[in-house]
Amino acid sequence: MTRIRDDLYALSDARFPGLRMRHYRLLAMLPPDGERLSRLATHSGLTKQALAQALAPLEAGGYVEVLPDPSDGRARLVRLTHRGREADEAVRGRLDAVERDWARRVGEERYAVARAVLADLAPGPAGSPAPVTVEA
Amino acid sequence: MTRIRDDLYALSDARFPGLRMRHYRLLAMLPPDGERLSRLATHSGLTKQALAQALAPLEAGGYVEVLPDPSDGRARLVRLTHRGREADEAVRGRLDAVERDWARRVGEERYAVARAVLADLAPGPAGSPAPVTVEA
DNA sequence: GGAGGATGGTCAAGCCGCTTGTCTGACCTC
DNA sequence: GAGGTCAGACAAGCGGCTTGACCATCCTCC
Repeated sequence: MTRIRDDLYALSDARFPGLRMRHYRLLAMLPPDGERLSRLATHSGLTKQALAQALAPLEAGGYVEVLPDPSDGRARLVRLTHRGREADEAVRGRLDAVERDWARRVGEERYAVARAVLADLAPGPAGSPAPVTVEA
Repeated sequence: MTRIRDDLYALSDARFPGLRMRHYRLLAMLPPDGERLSRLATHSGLTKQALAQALAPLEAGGYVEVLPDPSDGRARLVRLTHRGREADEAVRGRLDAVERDWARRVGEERYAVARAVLADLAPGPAGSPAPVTVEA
């Protein structure tokens, strides 16, 4: 885990200064058309405040833009910028590389099983009941 | 994960008030004959200070006793008390139950594979190089 | 066409778990 | 002994989150 963080922080040092794990997670959650802060909050399991704090440096760094929601005067819409997409893609690339390394180390089939098991056991997007795929 | 924490915190509420994840982790690390704080620190990857802080409530609650090390006047030896052992065993019981549930949900064999893969990939006790068991 | 409540977001304060920095005292070597 | 190293303590601070109080907008329903 720390392995991953170190990897991603190297990316931050090289190309995306100041970005932390939570920022990358946040970028990865953003749908193409943007999303409301409070929906992001419930999806991520964080409070609106925590999210707003994480969002501030992303906006300041030009990774996301925050616009008023035309359909609701209270709401703010968070959307990836081009730079934000770059960061997200870079992260995904690194994560893929790490996973490929893991798979190589433990064997492709075994790794695939482990990954599937983890997916089965992982709770879905915050609050929803944990999926139960294999019962018998 | 949060599932585990909730489970353990219920244990805290019922029988071991004030104990947090880090305390249970710490109890689980203590060998029968006790261990030095600074060795615990290096093994756990935490600083001595962080460890000393986690230790304070454990000592206050009677889960561990801290004795002077007869072989070194600077060192302090941390050792489980009876109550500490009780807490540790209770935790292990809960963790086993959680794991049995997971295994039931995803299938025993698949779970066994996942567990082994994770063990292969997990870094050893802090700082040591990650073990590589299966190469081909 | 308000009144009252729900919802989206902000501001402020604080907690928890950890770190860095500085220090003291015991130990070890030469 | 003198110098350096090691075990641990004390103090301050930080990162990431929470809770609590608040304002503005929206929705509903009499």
